[in-house]
Amino acid sequence: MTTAETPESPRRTQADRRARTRSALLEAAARGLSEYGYANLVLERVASEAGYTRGALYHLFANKEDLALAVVKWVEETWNAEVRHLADAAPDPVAALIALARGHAVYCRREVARVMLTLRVEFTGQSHPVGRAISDIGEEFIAHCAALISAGRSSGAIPAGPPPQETAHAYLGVVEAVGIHLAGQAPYDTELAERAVRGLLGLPPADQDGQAGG
Amino acid sequence: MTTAETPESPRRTQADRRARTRSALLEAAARGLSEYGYANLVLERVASEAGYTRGALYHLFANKEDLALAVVKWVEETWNAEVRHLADAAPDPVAALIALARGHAVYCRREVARVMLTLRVEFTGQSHPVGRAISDIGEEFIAHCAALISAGRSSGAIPAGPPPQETAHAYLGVVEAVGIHLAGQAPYDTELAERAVRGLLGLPPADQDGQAGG
DNA sequence: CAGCTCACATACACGCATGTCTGTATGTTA
DNA sequence: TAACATACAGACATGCGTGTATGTGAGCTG
Repeated sequence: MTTAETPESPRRTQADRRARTRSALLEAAARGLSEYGYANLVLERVASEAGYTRGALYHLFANKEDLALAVVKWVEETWNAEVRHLADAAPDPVAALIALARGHAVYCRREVARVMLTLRVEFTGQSHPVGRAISDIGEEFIAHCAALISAGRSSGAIPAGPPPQETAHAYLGVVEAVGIHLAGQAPYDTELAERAVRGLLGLPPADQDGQAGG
Repeated sequence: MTTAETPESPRRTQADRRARTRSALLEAAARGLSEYGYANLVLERVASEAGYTRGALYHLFANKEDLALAVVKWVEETWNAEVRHLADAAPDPVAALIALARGHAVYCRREVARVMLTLRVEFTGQSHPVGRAISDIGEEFIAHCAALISAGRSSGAIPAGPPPQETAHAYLGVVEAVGIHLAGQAPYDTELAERAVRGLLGLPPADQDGQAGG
């Protein structure tokens, strides 16, 4: 079944070629989307940066919209793999919300993190399928955060404040903004993300060493 | 010189016609830019929503870029008129930074506030004149905020933290994000903006009544 | 009121990006 | 190895949006 794995050899099985090409195109598209947005994204440049032509792109993806949707899905999956589990592993809602903020700041050190913000800004208010996909992901994230905020308030760990839904909206905006504006400015990105989130939730500033649970 | 002011009459002086048409086009362009962004902005729609055709638009503005630059300038002027003086009137740096955050949240209740965010996201990383204009305004704002942060830290009103420049970057992002994500959700927009900013600066939560200087 | 200028509309030309179609080389199967 | 399927390149056709050039009516000036 399996042939010898010689990574640099062009002679591979077709399924492998297909997957490899798809990944290359997806990554180039993600970079392009985060840099230029959807409307300004030129498919010939995407294919070219991936080492192919538009022929390959249209062979792997139905059209520009399909490509963008695939990128969104890919980014969402990598985000879930790298960030979401941090919240699930946290012992309580406050720790989860702070871990999420810090984890997202770390995630934003890769440029592809800009994709979600770029596309959301571009498609907010439209009824475009890509905008819908982005919006759905955001709504799910907000619902998750709102539940964490409610739980934290019920247990007394988070003081009272604006409704959980509004607070969660602000939380998403703040976490994303800090991540984007300070992308790569370690360690200030995580530090400032935690600070902003603590303030949003009405929590007092952390100690100087500042590591939650440390 | 001055003729009788009959606002509903179409018979006006040419300079007045010109100014009136320019304002209408500018406002339509601002709405269009905040909704669709620059690349997706169709000039025929702009002119149409203002009650004119592209002929009028190209008579008043050199090209699409010139129109966008005029919109940016117009938004900046209204922002300075409505928000900036709040900071100048504040008695100390902390009050200025909080007043700026609350004032911007109020300003964001108008939809045109989205213009700056939309264009910054769209042009970040490009070398487009519109992007440069937006970037310049943002840099000036950040420098202003960084100075306020430094002053507040020197006087002991703001505790130590990440460098003023990075903190100011985060401040801009946070204030803008809260304003956009909670546009019109009064009174939570101003409340959450202040909370986020206090957290960013390392200040403890305000009291429940929370009105700075109230 | 005659001639000029301005505000604006309509019609045309061009470029650019998407999507499709056809051709070719590389894998796969009998 | 012959016949077929797949991965990809290149050329073509179309639509859409900007910018320009021309035309028309309303205001200004002698």
